[in-house]
Amino acid sequence: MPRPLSARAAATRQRILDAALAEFALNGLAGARVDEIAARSGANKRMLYAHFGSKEELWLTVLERAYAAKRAEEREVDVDHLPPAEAMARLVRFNLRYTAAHPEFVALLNQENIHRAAYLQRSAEVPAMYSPLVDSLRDVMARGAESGEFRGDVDPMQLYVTMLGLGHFWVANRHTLSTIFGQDLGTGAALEARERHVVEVVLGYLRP
Amino acid sequence: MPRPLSARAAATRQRILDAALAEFALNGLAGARVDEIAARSGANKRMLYAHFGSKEELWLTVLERAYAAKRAEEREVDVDHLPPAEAMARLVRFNLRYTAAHPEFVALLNQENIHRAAYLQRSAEVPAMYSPLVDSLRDVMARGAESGEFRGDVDPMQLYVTMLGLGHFWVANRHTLSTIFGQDLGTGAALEARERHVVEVVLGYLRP
Amino acid sequence: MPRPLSARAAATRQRILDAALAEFALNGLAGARVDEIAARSGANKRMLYAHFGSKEELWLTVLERAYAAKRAEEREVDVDHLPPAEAMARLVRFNLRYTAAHPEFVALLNQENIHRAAYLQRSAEVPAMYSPLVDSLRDVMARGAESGEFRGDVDPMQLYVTMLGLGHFWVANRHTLSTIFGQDLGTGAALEARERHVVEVVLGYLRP
Amino acid sequence: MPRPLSARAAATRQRILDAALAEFALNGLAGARVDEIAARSGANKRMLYAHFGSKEELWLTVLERAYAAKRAEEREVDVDHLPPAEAMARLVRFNLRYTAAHPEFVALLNQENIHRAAYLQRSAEVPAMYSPLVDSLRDVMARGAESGEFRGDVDPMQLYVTMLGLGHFWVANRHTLSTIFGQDLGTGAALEARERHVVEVVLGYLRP
DNA sequence: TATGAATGAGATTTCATTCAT
DNA sequence: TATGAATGAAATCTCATTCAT
Repeated sequence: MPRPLSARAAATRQRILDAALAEFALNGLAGARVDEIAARSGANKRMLYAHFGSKEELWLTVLERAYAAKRAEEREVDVDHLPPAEAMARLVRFNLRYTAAHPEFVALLNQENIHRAAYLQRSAEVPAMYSPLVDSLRDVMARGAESGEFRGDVDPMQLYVTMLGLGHFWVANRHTLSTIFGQDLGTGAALEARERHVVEVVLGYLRP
Repeated sequence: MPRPLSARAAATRQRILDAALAEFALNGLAGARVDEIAARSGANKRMLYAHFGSKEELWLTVLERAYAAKRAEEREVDVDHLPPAEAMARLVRFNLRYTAAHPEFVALLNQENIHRAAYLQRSAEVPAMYSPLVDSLRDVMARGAESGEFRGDVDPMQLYVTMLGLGHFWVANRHTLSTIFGQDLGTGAALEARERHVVEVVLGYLRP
Repeated sequence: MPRPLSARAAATRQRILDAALAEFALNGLAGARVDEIAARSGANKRMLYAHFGSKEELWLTVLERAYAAKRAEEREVDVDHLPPAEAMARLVRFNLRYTAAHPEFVALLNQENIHRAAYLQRSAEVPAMYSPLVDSLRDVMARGAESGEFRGDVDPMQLYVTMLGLGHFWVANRHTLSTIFGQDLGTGAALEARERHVVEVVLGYLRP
Repeated sequence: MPRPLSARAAATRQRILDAALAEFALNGLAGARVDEIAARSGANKRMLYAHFGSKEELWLTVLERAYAAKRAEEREVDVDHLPPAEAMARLVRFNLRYTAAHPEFVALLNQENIHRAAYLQRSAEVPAMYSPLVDSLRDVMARGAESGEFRGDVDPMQLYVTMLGLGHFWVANRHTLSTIFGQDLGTGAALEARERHVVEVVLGYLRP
């Protein structure tokens, strides 16, 4: 446990992390420039190295923070009191919206997968940071199956991946898809259309 | 129209492209090393620049070829004679298997999206390279709707993106997912399980 | 307005400029080697790029400084109090001596003209850096014409170019001229002979 | 003495030389590209090397030809039958016009002087290729001195250099001078104005 | 003689990292 | 803690020249 930082140092650290998130999301790990991060953060390179040691450590820290931020928001999603279908719709919608609102998280994940999760595997935090969504999902599905509203043969992990994928792919590949289809998928209307579709897919699939 | 290359030049060009595909998929555009590509290809840097002009042009060419290769395989998929449900299952399976068999294509796409499709937009070829899968999908859905086997309110483009996403996300993020879930998603068994799931999702959703 | 450099940075910058002037004068823009400039300057290549951005920007800066240096010396030439003929002789002599003492300036000019003044045209400084010699020349000629010592039909700009050319050509082409004529024009005696001649040419011409 | 070339080979050689002259004049020795010369000439690089051995040998050949071409035109200038002043004016005009009409010759000279005449010194031909203008000049001056039209104290070599310089500097530096003075010295009118001036300077100086 | 492809040495430029203050 | 300057390794790219046909 490092000794607590002064408020000033903590602020510097935070600014560097914010700048790094933006730069990494924009250009990837290899493409990101340490100079640019330092400049954007208003700090300087020496500080960056004092706080994080290397570009790669900084990357890992940024990645951990991105996961933690998502987990924190997931924790706010409360569906226990809702009927199963509505609960499931809410989970699906949350995921799509979060993904659409945080394309930088998507970009980080894609980059990290290019590196075969090499940095994530070194993380002490992330693997322990179980996604609350998985529990919610499992619970909703159990309630739905019990009430007869949902089919009973669903693997929660597969459905979780599906739920993520339906939003993630659309967000992650919105630029190439926009180019191929010749229409802008970055608009609010496009997001709403996608939202309706993914909710229908999941609920349609879950019908018994 | 460039003049035709000699057999020797074409072979060199091909070797460079193959090496570049591997290196780009492994390390991304910024992370890829021109030296490494030249060494792998058995050619030398000078030839790489003679044929492609710059690392970025080479990237674009590799990307175009990857799209072309996928489109070529898609053209082989023949589902016209099959009943709609079976035809749809085959399309979904093809897509997952192709994606799983070509993680380098997934990696290229992810990288290209980091660059906001900047290179793809400069491509004269790719946007014109319409995916045969879209036509097949549209046709199968029409047949299914007519026969009453499928629901009739489906946007083919959304379903196409969904179909891609169900496989792509799983392949693209298999490293982070494996790390998070603590199980190896790269095995044949894992692929088969995913295959069963995605077919069920799509066919389940399409029930009227 | 760039912020002021530290004394250390300014010294490094100066050493690079000095080394660059020598290297550019010796080998031209294309022929100059960035490695050589860095080595001569005692700095390293990285600093060269930090200060100047590119070889071409460095060239432009060197060129601007060379013009500025000449203009600065010109400002020291004071002929207002001298009788016209003597004043004119002094201007002509100054110009020849400066040119002979600064063959590197001549070399830069020749190079820049090969590039059709492409860099000079991008300079904000140089075109605004009016030559004090032109004013001196104009003034002396007016005084001479008034007193009847000089003819009155002379275009000052043409005479200025003539004055420059009489020295510049001799210095710029001293190597080919030496080779053709089989005698060394680089000696002090040769310079003195040339000096007598050019003064005679200009004063001879100016007789009414 | 190399054996005579076939007509076809001689034509190829000629095309290469023409292309090289243009490229060298445009970009200097270091800046010229062998590829470009080969492409411009319609030949290919192998031919260039077969004929000339190296870029530097090609440079020397181009330089020798440029000198030879000037000497050939000088030989056509016939002033023996003209009165001295008119003869001198014609020599001066010829020189300015030739220089203005052949800026590529000026560019070659400047480049060669950057190399301290290193290539010219290796030439067997050029130093032996005495300029006919020098003889004409000497003769005209002698006639003028004898008749009392010209002063008698003029060093012909100095005057020769002066005559060359009055035109050469103006042509060689027309780009920087145009930039500095903010007017285009490349026009026909500018050339005529310069012509009047240089004739006046020389004849004015030569008055007894 | 002619040609397209290939090459190796070396050029310019970039970048993560460390030093000196 | 903070900062501007400096560095060396390595990246991309270029070019005169030679090879293979």
